[in-house]
Amino acid sequence: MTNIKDVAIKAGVSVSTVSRVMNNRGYISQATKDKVFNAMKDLNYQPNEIAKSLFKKKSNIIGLILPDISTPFYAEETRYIEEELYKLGYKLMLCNAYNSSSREQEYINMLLRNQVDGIIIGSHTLKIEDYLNLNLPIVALDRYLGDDIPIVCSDHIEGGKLAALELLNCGCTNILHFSGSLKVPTPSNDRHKSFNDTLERKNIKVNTVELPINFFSFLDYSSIIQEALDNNPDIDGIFATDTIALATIKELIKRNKNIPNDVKVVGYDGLSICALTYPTLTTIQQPIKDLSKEAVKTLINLINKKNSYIEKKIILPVSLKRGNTT
Amino acid sequence: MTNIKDVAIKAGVSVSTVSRVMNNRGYISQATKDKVFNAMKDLNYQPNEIAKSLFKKKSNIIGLILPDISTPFYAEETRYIEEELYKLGYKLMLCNAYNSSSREQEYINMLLRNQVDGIIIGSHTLKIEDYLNLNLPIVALDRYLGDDIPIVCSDHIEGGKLAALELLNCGCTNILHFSGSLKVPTPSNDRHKSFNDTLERKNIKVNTVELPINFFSFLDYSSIIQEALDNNPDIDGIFATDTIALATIKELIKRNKNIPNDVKVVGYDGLSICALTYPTLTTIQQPIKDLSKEAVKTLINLINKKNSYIEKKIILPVSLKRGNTT
DNA sequence: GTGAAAGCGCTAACAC
DNA sequence: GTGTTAGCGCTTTCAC
Repeated sequence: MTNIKDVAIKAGVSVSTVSRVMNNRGYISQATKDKVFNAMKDLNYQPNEIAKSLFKKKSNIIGLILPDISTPFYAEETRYIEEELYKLGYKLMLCNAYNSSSREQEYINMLLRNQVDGIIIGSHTLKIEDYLNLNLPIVALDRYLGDDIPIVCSDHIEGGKLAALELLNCGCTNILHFSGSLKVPTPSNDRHKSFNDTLERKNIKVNTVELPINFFSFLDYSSIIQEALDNNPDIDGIFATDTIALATIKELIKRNKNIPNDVKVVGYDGLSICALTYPTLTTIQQPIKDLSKEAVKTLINLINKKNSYIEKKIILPVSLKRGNTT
Repeated sequence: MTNIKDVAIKAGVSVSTVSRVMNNRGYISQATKDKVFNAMKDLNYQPNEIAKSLFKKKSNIIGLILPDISTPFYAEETRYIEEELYKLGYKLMLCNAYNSSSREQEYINMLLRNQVDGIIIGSHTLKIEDYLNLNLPIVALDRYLGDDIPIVCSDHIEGGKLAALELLNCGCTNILHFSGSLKVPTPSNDRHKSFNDTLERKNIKVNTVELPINFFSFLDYSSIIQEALDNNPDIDGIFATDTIALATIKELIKRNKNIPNDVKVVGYDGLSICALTYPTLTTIQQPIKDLSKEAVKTLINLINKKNSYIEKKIILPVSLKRGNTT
């Protein structure tokens, strides 16, 4: 690779002059500017960001740690995160931690060694102190990583309520609720509680089926859903995240249930793949793009320490997107 | 951040000794080893990979350029690529080029500036020469980037044939085929040709609808599918990539068509989200994990120039996964 | 306006 | 076995 010295020689100036021209610093005559730009073009010069990072102690790289990028929700989120980072001149280093704490710790160490300027985490397998001790700008996606780490999430409480009200309005009286693992403290627990509370206040029975912690492979869905439906043959309403909801609908149709006549289903997420499935899922739409944008914005503010005050809890509104399953 | 010098001082040795201990090079007494390891632990030292990269002229970073990570196929592929890279000690820098040539060129320049060791490309908006002139190890995912750039793809010819035979065996006589844009030369064109040829040899009529180049948003699907179905009211068989196939099934059901009785549908890809949809799609399964593994393996071989001979065309087998749409 | 030189944190000769 | 030193490709003081 050609370096700054090659450009300097070609242009007949010193390396510091080339650096100045590149970074548009100080006063340089138009004549030398032209010489330098021509040399750069002739040599097809690309400045070495590694050397720059070493000196500047800033890599402009952001680490993203997720449980599994291939899950539709994380895939969409990653898309928007990358897009926002790109606009701001940052690069994305992607890490799939698969909810393994050793894997997550290894990734964090790797990111530290690579001098990333900050990390966006949508995983939570370590202890709160471990995150704090990193001494690096961090933003959490829908996870509580301690009071000092900003969190970006949707309004789960409102979401749970909206879902409950939709099923109530449809006249459901025997409801099955697939909740995430309640062992890990995440904002979605608020959604589960809000959903159940809203229904119980109306004296509606809710059967909550708690899903295991590591539950990303769609192939694992079937047996758990089957068991839940076997145990609750008379349910007439279901609430679950979109992918679980879709898999449940599939199973219900196989069981000759008519949707929405026999059973109403409400999802949570608003995944774009819902545009491909029939019947169209009624779902609580998370603002995935805005969540991603806010996460990036908050992290970059943290890095720049631009705003003395950084919002620690960013909750974005959800909305009911009515389809044909209610 | 604490650096190698801090560790050296703390351990009472020179920086080169610390470096030797870290990299396990040369003979070092157990006593100094212990001193150094203790110092590293006490200071919670993480070696600076940026400095190492600068010296070694190797970043251990691989760039991945895709049209859109949020598309299920690319999301799955990315997952496996990251997994393989991680096992080999490489890191992944993710780029979404959105089929924009300016965007793709900017990403390539960015990756060059960041001294990536190689690039995996699943996009193709530049000229063949542009890729060759990069003078950097490159592997193409399902794109022809010139004779000298290895390509990894599934056996499209066999896939197209398998799909055609499946529809034939089901007795379809009026077939609608959604093909990707034929303006860009990609291996999937072979699939389209193979599909059509197989049917035409049996004197079966195929109506091919060519999709636009930039066609990733599921929201764009509907109007094109509607138009195709309006123009071909009597079709009894459909072939398309999984996502298009799913969206078409949705539209057919809306039109009160029974699947598979009235219309048979065969997909191409074998996406994991197919486990969530009903009826279960009959599809040609691409070996997504193996494709990803092969792409990584080939790229790393290219980087290490380990094998004097590097396979330039890696074609992996596909298989028919029969569901309930045929 | 431009150049010389130090230094970012590491590795690898080359000493001894 | 371990230390000294040059240098990877940049940026930035400090000269002039």
